[in-house]
Amino acid sequence: MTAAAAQPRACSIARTLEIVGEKWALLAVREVFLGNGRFDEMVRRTGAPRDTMAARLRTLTAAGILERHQYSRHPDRFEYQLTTAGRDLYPVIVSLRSWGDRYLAGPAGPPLVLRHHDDHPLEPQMICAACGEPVRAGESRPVPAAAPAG
Amino acid sequence: MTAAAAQPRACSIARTLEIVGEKWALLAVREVFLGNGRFDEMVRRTGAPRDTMAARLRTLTAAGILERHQYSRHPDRFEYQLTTAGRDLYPVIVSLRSWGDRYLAGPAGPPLVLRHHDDHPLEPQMICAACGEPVRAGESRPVPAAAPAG
DNA sequence: CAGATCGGTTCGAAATCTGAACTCAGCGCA
DNA sequence: TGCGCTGAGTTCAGATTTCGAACCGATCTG
Repeated sequence: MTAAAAQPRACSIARTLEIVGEKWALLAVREVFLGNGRFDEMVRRTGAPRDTMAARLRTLTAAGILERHQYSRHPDRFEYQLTTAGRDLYPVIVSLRSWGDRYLAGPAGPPLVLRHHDDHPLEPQMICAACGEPVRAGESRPVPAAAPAG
Repeated sequence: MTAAAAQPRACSIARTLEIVGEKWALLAVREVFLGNGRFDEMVRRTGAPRDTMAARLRTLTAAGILERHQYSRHPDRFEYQLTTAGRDLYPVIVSLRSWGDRYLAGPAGPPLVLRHHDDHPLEPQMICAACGEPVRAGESRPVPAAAPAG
């Protein structure tokens, strides 16, 4: 054995991506944020295959990001809602949108603008709540949290 | 035609996810943020198939997120670096990590902590630069940017 | 020369994704 | 009574991707 086998990092990013690291998963979450929790609507608005959407909704529900609520009995109808964990994905969605607005919007500008408090366009910025400064790449250093017991 | 065909939204999130909406793509970007721009190292640290990593690095480079630099001639060796667009993905990475730290960390806590300015643990928070308030789900309303000319 | 490093490519098998069709239940309506 | 519609999926065959492992070519290292 040549010691070359530094296995993949234990990493919160990797873990998170196991759940939402797939286009349709995050687009499903986007739809729920936009107020569409119905299966058919989500399929239409995202363009995902129904099959895939159904599978994603299952994993998102299992992961505790969405909840399935019955809003009609008899014709049994369901609607997906965000859990607290799901709502906490908002920064992910917002930062993805923000990046796309900046780098992928055509000459026409971003297709959608978020109005914050019905007052002004949202200008998302990430800061460090501890010191108040904007978070910039290169100003944080990764530190292993705890010495592995092995 | 039954008017039921509201096609998928034109959406910055969707566009962004076309590029980085895949586990290995974002893990590759994570590695570069952590200072590893070498192919082999990225493969080892992420666990991605070499094949897939090579493909992702190509798309990320084509998308202008990474740049491929030759750091050694003769044994031709390359290294990937972040472009400005790539560095601007930092909030995405940080918010994914933050979410995972909160919801997927075991009893041992998050496996990695980011020290901000070598001084305190990073506490990422998203605010609206326009009004200074924290960005919360439900406080922004989507508004179509411009009336489609069609 | 034998290995190791580095940055990939190539391969076949396995998993996944896709689109289209199908299901089941009730509702509107003529 | 039958016809089509909506909603929420499921089922299926076929295309695409992914995976894992092996291979390649170049170059230093002993």
